[in-house]
Amino acid sequence: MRPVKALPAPADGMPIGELSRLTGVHIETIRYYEKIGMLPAPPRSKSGRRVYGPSQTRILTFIRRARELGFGIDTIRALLALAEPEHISCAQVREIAAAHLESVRAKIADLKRLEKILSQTIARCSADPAPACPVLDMLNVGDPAINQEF
Amino acid sequence: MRPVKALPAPADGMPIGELSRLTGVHIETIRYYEKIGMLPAPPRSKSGRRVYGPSQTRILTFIRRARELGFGIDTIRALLALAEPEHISCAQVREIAAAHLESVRAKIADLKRLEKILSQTIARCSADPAPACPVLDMLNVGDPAINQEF
DNA sequence: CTACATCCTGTAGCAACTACAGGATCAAGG
DNA sequence: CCTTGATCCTGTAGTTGCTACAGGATGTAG
Repeated sequence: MRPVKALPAPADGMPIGELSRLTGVHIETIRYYEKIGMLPAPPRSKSGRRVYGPSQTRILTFIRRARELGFGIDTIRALLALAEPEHISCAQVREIAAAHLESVRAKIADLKRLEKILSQTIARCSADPAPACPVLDMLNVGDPAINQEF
Repeated sequence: MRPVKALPAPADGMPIGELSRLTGVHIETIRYYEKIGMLPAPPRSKSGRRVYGPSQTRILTFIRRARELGFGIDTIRALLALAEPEHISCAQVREIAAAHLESVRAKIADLKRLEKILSQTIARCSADPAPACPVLDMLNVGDPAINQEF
């Protein structure tokens, strides 16, 4: 009988499929994360199969949540480093999140401009029974030659 | 003196660099569009260089505008086909644009949810001088184990 | 004639996966 | 013991819409 280990013991390891079901991350994606060094390589069974413990589950869930929030892989890498108990730095984490928030806001602004243009053009299309197509017109703005051809 | 032609005549051809400057599309991108069949392959000079006329300029400008509006390549292919004088179909064009508008709106909705979560979390971070990091907490929601470790 | 700009083809890389192909291994039933 | 089907393995190629070379062939100006 071995003495109790400091860490709760890896105990029962699960195969990749179970980790996948548990975290909602595709098997291929898990292997991909391992390959790019996002997820530490787990120990293997005698026959070479990956055996995961609870710590991988935690990390993977963290990654999945961060991805859902739109963080990029490299950013998540940074967050994971900052999340380690010994280097924990709320200020830096906040900075990263704030930068990401900025880029999300920029994307929203971009998309809103598109939305406006598209919706206005389409509205013109249903309202105005003009001979030309307003959508195609929009795409050909500034090119009178093409309208002559039609 | 020749009679006026229907099409303004290809006349003076320009090299790819000029087409690029004229349309604001990178040279590599122009060749890429040709390779994937978006832009018809132009005639070549004796030494094998591409020689472009005004019609390529029109098509390429159309593509660039559609890309700016967020249309995907395949969608633009469809639009180009529908824009041809002989197959012109405003109804179908409208349908495509409407579908695209829908997807733009869906993306905006998604991003707004993200924006809300991120901004609220970050606000909590500056307001609340809690021991734990709210951002990391958010990413670890539903996993009490990790908080014990910290 | 020699720079230097511009052009050519072809390949590889980006993000962040996804989808096989072609095997090996495992667990359960007969 | 053997077979069946699920699961796992590695490795490669595809996705989208380009961008960035490498390594060479022309074109143009002084």
